[in-house]
Amino acid sequence: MENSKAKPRAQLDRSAWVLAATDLLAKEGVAGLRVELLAKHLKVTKGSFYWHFKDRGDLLQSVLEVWKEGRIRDIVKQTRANPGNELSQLHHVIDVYSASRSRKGMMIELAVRDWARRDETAAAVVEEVDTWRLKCARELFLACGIPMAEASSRSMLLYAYVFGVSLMFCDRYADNLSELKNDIAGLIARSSADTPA
Amino acid sequence: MENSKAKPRAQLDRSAWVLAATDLLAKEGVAGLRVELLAKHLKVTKGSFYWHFKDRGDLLQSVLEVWKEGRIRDIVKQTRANPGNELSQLHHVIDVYSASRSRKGMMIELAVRDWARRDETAAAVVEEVDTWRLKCARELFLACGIPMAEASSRSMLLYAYVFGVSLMFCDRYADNLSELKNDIAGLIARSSADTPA
DNA sequence: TATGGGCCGTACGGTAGCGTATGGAGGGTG
DNA sequence: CACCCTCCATACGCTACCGTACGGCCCATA
Repeated sequence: MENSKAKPRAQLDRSAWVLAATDLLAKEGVAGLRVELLAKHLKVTKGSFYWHFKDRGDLLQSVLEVWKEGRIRDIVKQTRANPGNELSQLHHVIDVYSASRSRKGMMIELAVRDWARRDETAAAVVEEVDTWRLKCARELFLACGIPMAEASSRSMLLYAYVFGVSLMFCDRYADNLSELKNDIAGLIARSSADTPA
Repeated sequence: MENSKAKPRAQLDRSAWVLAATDLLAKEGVAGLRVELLAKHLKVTKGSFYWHFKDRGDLLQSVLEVWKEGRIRDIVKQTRANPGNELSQLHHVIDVYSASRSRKGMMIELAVRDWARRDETAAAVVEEVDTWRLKCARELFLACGIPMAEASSRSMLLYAYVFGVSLMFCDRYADNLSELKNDIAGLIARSSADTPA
């Protein structure tokens, strides 16, 4: 009988807090992810926060957990290829993870990785996510006929490039940025048997 | 008579503060670079700090400036090659900038880059340093006979890889890490005319 | 010895953030 | 209506940090 509309008194739950916290994390980094500031963003006071969370660490842990699940789900989705399409799927992955495509997602990524440099819990999460990503990418390379060792090398190069390029300000150097990125994608994904053009 | 040794009362100057600040920056990031904490590391109080610096921003700006000068000096040194040695010099650059070689230097690098994501002053410094680096690397590629566009792409790939790999925890994945890094260096530096083996 | 300046310690006010305690509004249930 | 449970506001103490005011020590020099 309860009205099927959204409750007028939209109460906050854990996931709403985690969502907003992830946003703030992207903007300010872990150090800037403060309880009272976050509460102000959500138009409530921290009295609400400490109802849903034990303390700040509790929130941070939830943020990590949610991020991890999302990233793992995303990578298996992005690397699912029909047989024969593996190479174009690789280019798709490089393109999708290129910074300009999903700026917010990359900001979160970088914030988490910086966080992980000083926090073991975050480091473990990043490691787990990377393991999945490297595995998925490697299998695409293998499906392209590239031998195991080179598939591993290229997978590592792929992700290192993607993260690295997002902390350079490459949009200020080249005018033909998309062309340059295409060339780089070719360097990463192209089989050594291919000819450049 | 007392001395002729180093002054027992070693007074601090700006450069000593900047040096210690850079250390702390590497460990804790900009957000963790606090004057009172820094003073404690130097076994003095902040009374000393505010004699040498106007405020915290003054210190941060000096840290950036010193870092910039050092990085620019370093890159021109590392990329100076005798004619004919350009390819091995490229491998040298990749090797030197690989994270494991100078861990502390890379920690500073990453801290500054994370800082630059939220601070325009730091961003300008990073951009200037990157411009030098890309220029120097590009010239090495050009000297190897690689055409301009590809030299630019490979330079960008080189630095993106170097920074990116340092924020992955790759030492936890591969047992033969040095071999994998060698392979990647080959992918970056190898002319497309070369054959893998 | 007296004096002045370079360098640092101490003490203070002010802000921001964490976590706790407690009260209160509002809806569901007997 | 009385009661309770959920969710949030308010108020508080505590700590860390910033920047300033001021006083004192040490050393050079006249």
